[in-house]
Amino acid sequence: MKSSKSILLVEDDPNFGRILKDYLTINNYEVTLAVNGIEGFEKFNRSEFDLCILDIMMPFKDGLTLAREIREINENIPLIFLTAKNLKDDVLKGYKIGADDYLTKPFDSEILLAKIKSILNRKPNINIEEKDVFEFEFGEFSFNSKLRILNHKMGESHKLSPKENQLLKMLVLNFDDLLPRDIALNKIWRDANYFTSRSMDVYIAKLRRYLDKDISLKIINVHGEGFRLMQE
Amino acid sequence: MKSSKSILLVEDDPNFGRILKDYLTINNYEVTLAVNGIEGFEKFNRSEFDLCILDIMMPFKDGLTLAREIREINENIPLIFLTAKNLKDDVLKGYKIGADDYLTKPFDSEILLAKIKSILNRKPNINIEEKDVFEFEFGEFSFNSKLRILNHKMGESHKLSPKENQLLKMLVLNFDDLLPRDIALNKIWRDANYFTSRSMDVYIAKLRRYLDKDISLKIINVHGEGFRLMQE
DNA sequence: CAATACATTAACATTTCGTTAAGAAAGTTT
DNA sequence: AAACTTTCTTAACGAAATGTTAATGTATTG
Repeated sequence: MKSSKSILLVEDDPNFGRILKDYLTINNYEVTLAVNGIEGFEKFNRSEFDLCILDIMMPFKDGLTLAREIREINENIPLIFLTAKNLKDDVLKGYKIGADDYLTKPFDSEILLAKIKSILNRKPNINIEEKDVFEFEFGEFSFNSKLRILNHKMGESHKLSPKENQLLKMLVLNFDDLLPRDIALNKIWRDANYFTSRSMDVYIAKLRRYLDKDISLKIINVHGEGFRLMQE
Repeated sequence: MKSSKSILLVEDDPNFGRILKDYLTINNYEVTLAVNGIEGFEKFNRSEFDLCILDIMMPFKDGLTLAREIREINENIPLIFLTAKNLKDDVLKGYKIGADDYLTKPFDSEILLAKIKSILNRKPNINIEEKDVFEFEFGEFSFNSKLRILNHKMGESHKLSPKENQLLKMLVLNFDDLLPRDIALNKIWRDANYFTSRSMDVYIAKLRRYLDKDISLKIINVHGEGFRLMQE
């Protein structure tokens, strides 16, 4: 069977982990088991997975922290959380990070299987494109979004914060075109509301100050819609 | 926030339905409530929704049956099921139909909200069809309705407000033909009455002033019918 | 000419944006 | 772990953009 999907399972209880791994393996998934967040992150980086199942309560590095790190690297990979109790706070935090689902232990393994199928079926993972593009040139700038460096030719280079970086990248990818507010907010802030919107404005202001050095570049607001990075 | 998403909520308990609808409305969703599967299916067909929340246990037509019918028409729209008890069988059936999630009543409304956000954020609903036309040329103008810019060749460009923009777009799409008042009002102002009609007149006046720069263009009134953008 | 529909201007209310600054949170260094 | 740095969020407030309504005048119709 070719298309067996690979799952990263991070679970500190060795007994339970083992059982769950076996169960998923029998059901034709390729499962990599890690026993804590640190090991989980290492294994995540060593190969490609289609889905991650993360226990939240773990020693050394908990599931939510691990999820944040994974999200920084891959913003699309589906995440399923396991919570020992129905801790509302954990659940909400999980969704904020971009969880696709969560399960309360003890849970029914058939239901987990159904969830996994449901999640993997709906994602054609259209992720092939933008993954590798991280060097840009525009106006008098060169911009490396992987190193988060904005370079002004014949000027200094600037280190960008993660949010500055993501926002600039989205603007550049839509150069001369509209970057809708909601889309940027949902991608970068993972939520679109009054406060994240205000926050985005602050970051637009910061980017404008950087881009000031090239007077031909402008970030234009389209009232009620979004922003547009343009030249002239 | 501008682009509020629309939700179809099908729930037979009128009390609970009302409360849930209000809660979602407060949180900036446009909610249509149906009290059973039959009504739900009718309403589903009458307009476009971004997401459906279906109670499973309902008289006349249960949520699972309704879900199957919805899936036949739209295989992408996210579905969330509400189950009175944690009926494993229902949950599994739900996932088989292509549910995105399910919730066991009673549930925490904040968690429902988090789920909704998570589901709506992760895919901009791959509506590949109907690629919107947003660039137009007429007279001495070029007009981009996405960036809301009206450009006079060898003149300045003008930023248009959303209403100016929508109205001009409708006129241009009916170039040289009648744009009936009611149609424009219902589409742009979502209501046709004395006041919206006055408001539309104000906007017609604004557009006339912009189009003044090309003397060959005219917006003429067809008394009692509507307006017509024409040349000569 | 009376009734209705349209045009224009201006005042007002509301929403959205730009910016500064304070301080909370996270990450580093010592 | 204390001190420092960077990043991010939140508040506040003025400015700008947008939309509605009123008032008043003009055009069209029968």
